[in-house]
Amino acid sequence: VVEVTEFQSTHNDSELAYLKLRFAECPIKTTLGALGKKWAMLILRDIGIYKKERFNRLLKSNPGITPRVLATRLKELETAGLIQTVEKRRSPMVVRWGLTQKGIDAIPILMMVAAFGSKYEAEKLFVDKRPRKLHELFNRDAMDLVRQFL
Amino acid sequence: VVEVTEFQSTHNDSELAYLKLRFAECPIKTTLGALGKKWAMLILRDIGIYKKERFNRLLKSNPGITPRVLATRLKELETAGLIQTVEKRRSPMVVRWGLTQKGIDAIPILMMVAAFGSKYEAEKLFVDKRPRKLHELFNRDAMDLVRQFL
DNA sequence: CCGCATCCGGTAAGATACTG
DNA sequence: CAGTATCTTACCGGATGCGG
Repeated sequence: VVEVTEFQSTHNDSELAYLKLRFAECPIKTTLGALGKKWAMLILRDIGIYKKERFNRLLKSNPGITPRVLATRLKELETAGLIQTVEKRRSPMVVRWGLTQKGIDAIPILMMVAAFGSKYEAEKLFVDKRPRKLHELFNRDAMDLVRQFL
Repeated sequence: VVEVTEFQSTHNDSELAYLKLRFAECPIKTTLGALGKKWAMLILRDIGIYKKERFNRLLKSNPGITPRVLATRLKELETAGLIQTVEKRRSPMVVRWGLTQKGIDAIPILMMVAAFGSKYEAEKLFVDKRPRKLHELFNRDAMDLVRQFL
């Protein structure tokens, strides 16, 4: 199935499913560094999709999260290059957060999570209990974000 | 508990980006219950993609994880309906884990994580430093899993 | 008010040894 | 081989406080 020699394979390729080749280093593990932590994807969702751009709005949007954890996650996501401060003022002190291009490109991950959820939690999510496809949930801009990866 | 039509919004829809409608309950948050925990997606990747189906192989595949945490995650993923034991013997004791249909449907989430990673970590992942598209990384079966959600 | 920092109790994760 | 038992450590959740 795989003839690509440029990728080191530590294992037998016959044991692979779905994957055409092996990575030198697993992109899933790498990506999950900042994004895999608790609340991180929800914060990204809030900033990117729900447009909750301010600290206290993010707090209210996620019942259970504490200011301490939120501040930590925001810094981690900023360090990972997924979000950035779009505005910073004082009196009144206002900090607005926005997605970077890299953060925007992470949206398809959230979309797939939503697609999966909409298949298996449809009775909770929709009154008619009918699972939705991605194009029913997200607009054209979002679908284009997905298509760039296909 | 909450009677919400699918288009009813607790917020201003003008504040939405990408999303066509609001959910009664956020599918991202719901889905991230079992899948969002530390190591969970990596375990799913190992079982579903790398075909590491046994306890000790999963242990070795994830440097840093302890048997205690692995056992916990396996039970959580099993309870969430994403994995199941495909075989269970004694003398010698052998347990093999496999994805359920629900677990297979979660693969596109991992694929999108990989796609994102392959765009932003290409220099680490590929010797020619060229980002790959999903169809270059995953085979037809995997692409079909994605397409069912589009 | 808003964006954090501090302190503290609880829970989840890490290290190691051990058992059916 | 596939997990437990036990102990330690790191992180999270909740309340409160403080500077701007």
